[in-house]
Amino acid sequence: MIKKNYHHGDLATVLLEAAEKELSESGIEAFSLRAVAKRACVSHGAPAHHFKDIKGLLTALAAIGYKRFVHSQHCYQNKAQSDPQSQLVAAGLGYIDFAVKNPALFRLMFSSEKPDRDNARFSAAANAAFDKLVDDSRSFYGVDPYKDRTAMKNVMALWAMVHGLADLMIAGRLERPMGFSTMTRAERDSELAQIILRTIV
Amino acid sequence: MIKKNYHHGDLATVLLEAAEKELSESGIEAFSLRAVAKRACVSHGAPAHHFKDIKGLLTALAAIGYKRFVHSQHCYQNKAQSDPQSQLVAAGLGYIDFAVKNPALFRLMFSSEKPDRDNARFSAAANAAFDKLVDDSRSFYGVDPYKDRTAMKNVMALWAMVHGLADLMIAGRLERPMGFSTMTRAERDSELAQIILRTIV
DNA sequence: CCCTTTATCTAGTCACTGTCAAGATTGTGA
DNA sequence: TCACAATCTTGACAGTGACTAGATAAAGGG
Repeated sequence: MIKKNYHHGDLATVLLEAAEKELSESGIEAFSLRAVAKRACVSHGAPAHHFKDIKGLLTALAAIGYKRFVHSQHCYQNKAQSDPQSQLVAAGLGYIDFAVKNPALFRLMFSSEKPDRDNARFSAAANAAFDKLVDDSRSFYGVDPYKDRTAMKNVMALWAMVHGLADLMIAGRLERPMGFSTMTRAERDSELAQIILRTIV
Repeated sequence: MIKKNYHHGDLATVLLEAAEKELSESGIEAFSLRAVAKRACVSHGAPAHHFKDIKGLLTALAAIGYKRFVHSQHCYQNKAQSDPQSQLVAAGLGYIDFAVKNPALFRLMFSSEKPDRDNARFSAAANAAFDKLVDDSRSFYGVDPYKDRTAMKNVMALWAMVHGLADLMIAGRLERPMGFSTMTRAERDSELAQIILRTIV
């Protein structure tokens, strides 16, 4: 894209793309707004007009992350069998796959204090992700978790299991006991599915 | 403690205490070595002699965190019934309780890239925590996870479940669906135990 | 006991950071 | 055409981590 001076045209989008690359390469803890501006070929003051500050930019990026995250789960579900149990496991595998492919973005979304969780777009995207989990669970268990506390505990158990696997995977904690790096993705997914199934009753 | 100049006497310990307070109050992302030095009443260059750099200090602190972490699980187990299932659930509740009481330390231990995971003290402490989980699982399942892959998957499932609950709790994600903040600790632990039990077969 | 070495700190510097503000430039609308 | 708003550049400031020079104190050997 040819950069215009002073009226770039679509700097917000370019900054988000640059931010995603910066996040991917340096991680959330070494993320630098000035480095993002450099990647976008603008001055360090330019992002302020579009995102107010570094938290604003990361909040927007995290919201985008949630959309990608839900999309990853849909991709896995599209390839899985259509029975509710297979769909539930597939969503879990999509959850984990997203985390493994985007560890820094996953950290931004779930572990970082940088995003503004009161931000409308962020909370809409995060709630959509949670609602999907609830919908998938309703399909499997046949009970509405928003109305039945035991059903909600089942959702919590499933979410904790899948989130725990994702978090420990990207922290590198499952490598020594499970040896995932020596496996194909299909083999890894099969092992993970067996672990996830330990919580689906 | 009366501070001596130039030969403090026990500055390493004081810096670790100051670091824990700084971490607790500002979180891992806003953690500042200079702020730690101020709390310890020394110049910003003093920590370098004892901990080389900020990562060195945080690595030492994370190792201490793991010891407290294991201690928290033992405390819960000391109060629980002695059958293996109660002990396993109690260890899980101790895991979660530690995270809730020390969210920033928990993040440092599990999610941060700052600690040097090749550091001998760090990996010894982290491995001890993992070994405890494996030992508790062996007591319950009666099979050695280091020798039986299915048993190791049971450990992974249990760990993921408990770690997921802890991580989502400190991220504030379980509040809306579960309403833990309105409960006593005993009520919360009872609900969490029911969720953990969904994965213990 | 004195001197040298080592340990342990202070103080300063540098480059990088986020934020803020002043001002320059460009587009829009009346 | 002009005023205003949008959008950027530039500079400044305070704080940061890391590094270095040098000051201070303790230890050890002769």
